[in-house]
Amino acid sequence: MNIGEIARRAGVSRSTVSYALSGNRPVSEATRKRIQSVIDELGYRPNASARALAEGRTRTIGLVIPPASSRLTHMQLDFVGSVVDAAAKADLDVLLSPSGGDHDRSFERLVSESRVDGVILMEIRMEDARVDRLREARMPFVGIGHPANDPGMFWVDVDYAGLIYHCVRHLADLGHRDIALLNRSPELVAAGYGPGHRAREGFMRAVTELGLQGTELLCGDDARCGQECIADLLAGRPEVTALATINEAALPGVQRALQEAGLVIPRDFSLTGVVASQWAEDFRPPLTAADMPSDQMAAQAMALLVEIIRDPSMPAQHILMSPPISLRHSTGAAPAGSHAAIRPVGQPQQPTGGGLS
Amino acid sequence: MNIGEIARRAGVSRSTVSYALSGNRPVSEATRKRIQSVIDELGYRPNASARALAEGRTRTIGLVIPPASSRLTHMQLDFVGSVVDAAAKADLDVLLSPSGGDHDRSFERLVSESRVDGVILMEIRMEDARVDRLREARMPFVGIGHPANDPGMFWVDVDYAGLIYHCVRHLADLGHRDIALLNRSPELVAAGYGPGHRAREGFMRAVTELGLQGTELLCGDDARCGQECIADLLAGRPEVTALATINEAALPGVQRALQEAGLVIPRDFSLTGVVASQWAEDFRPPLTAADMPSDQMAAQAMALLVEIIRDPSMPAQHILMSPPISLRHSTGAAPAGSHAAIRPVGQPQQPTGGGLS
DNA sequence: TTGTAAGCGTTATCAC
DNA sequence: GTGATAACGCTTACAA
Repeated sequence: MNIGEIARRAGVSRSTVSYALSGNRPVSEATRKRIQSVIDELGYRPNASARALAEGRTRTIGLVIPPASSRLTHMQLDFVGSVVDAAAKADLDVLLSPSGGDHDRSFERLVSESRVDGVILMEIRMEDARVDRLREARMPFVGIGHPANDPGMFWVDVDYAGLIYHCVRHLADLGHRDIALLNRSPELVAAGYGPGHRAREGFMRAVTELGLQGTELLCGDDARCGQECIADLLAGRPEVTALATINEAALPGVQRALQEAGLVIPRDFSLTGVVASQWAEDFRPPLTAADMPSDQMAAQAMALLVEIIRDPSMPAQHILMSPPISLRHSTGAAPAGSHAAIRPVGQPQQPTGGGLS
Repeated sequence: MNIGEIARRAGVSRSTVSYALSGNRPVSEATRKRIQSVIDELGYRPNASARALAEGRTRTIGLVIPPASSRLTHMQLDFVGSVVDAAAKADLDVLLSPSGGDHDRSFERLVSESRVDGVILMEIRMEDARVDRLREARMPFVGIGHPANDPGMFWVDVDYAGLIYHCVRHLADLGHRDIALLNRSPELVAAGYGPGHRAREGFMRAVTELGLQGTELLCGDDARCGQECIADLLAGRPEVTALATINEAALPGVQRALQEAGLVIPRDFSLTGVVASQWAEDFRPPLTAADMPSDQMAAQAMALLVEIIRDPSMPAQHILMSPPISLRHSTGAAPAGSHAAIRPVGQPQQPTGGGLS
């Protein structure tokens, strides 16, 4: 069933049906009603491909996600959900493209077959070939994250550097002098993963400015790695009394390692960082942390993208978000001495009641 | 740039370019080469909308996911990733549609604007209006999960009933006589959520057949609820020595509650169920569980969908998967006596969900 | 082996 | 206020 069928049944021309639907030119109330009733009766909806072809736009946006092989973190998944919701609100559809490698067929279809009106590009690297590709294809896009230096690009990002800086500062205010940063994996950071680099940058700045002792841990994105990392840290640098992290997937492991060492949060050890709010709330005790504002980021990115699509000549905009650090219960005053002294030896299964609640 | 431009530059007709690209009729090697070089030079790709309009298919499939508001579980997210990967392998794109309510604009676009060639429908309810809508629209689709009774529908599902049955049986073999099922939330089960009902069914069957004492817990999908549920259970029914679950999101809370009660897994308490393998591996100790085969389910669903699209008259197929239960370290022989004796005195509370007998 | 031309279902520009 | 009709860019009979 097509627009011609509707036109015939309503006794009008195809263009009138089209106009009645789009409202792009006045149609008498009588015929509009008649057309509408035929449409309702037959359940007609215009064919999206034909419309896209004629209009020159698809009412669809592309969302480029990391490939599923590299398992997505909660933060990323929250974001995908938020984008889909934001798009739905704007009556836009979302085409998903997994892409990380460079010669990616799905990504190529997206940029060069006019399947979408614009793209949201997740997980931007400091140097990112996909950015060049999108620009070359004149495809409107907004990055989530930003490259090392690209003032002409639209992006939305979280101010990891500033946030981690503030986290460390908060810890220092509580008296901690020896602080660690639990970063993402060595591979990711080596590949130019922005948040990793910027967290490091904020950490180093804080450590330098405040005259602290700083240790950076590069840690894989899962509980096992987190546990190993922290076990190693406690063994090698028992003076450390606090940790800031951007590696939420490692958090369960962090918790276990601290617990097995008999350390109670926040009495013996403080923990903070940047994580999805769900993780912060689910942690035991709830985590003092900057909650990733996925919803807002998605909404902002979507709004930006819609603007660029409407006017591709717009000057670039960058949105650097600094969500407030929610004070929960995982940070506290530094213990009097290093806990190397007070740490019980060889008693791994002590139940921890879990701080202040 | 379009196919006409390529044709002109290569000195051939538009159809020849089309045929050279599709291979739908022989083209002399010489002209093929010439055309290809022009295409490479200009980076031409055919317009997807035009092609879809002419061919009558979009080379895109729809994936209907639960709305982001109801936060997706890891199992679901794994599955989304797997579907996208499976689709990419078949050179298909994936259009995402969040849908749970009934009058959903995004879902309506999917089914009635010919945006996609077929649909994968997640989280089927025992009675599901979307199934009727898809069928009415003659849209090929495969369900993940299956309604109460619908032999004509294509679906792929996990045999929750059988799997939970085997889990309980395994626990019984280890000597456990008083076993609980940690189900999903009361709301979800009340809404006719299939896995919840079928897990219950398998649980009841095992309990009845084996003459066990069974307790069902309906528990929200997060750590906090898990913790409360288990705390209540231990307080109200201290005889329970083992638990089977399909609620992976509650797992961290389960762990904490057991720990706070001073119970060691698997010495004092055994744990098993159906979860994403990632959770099973990340658990402490690693969980003996049936690992959700997301990749295989996605691949199977995609294969099925491709078949239906090719031949809509195909007789329905149902794939009920029974992944093996991976023996890890969370189940062990039942403790000699009830651990009621060694449990620290807690506040007396009723277990949520109530007993079965 | 190649070219011509008729669709595919819309939108939008003309007329009237 | 409404109706023809020409795009939009492609595929695919039908001819040659």
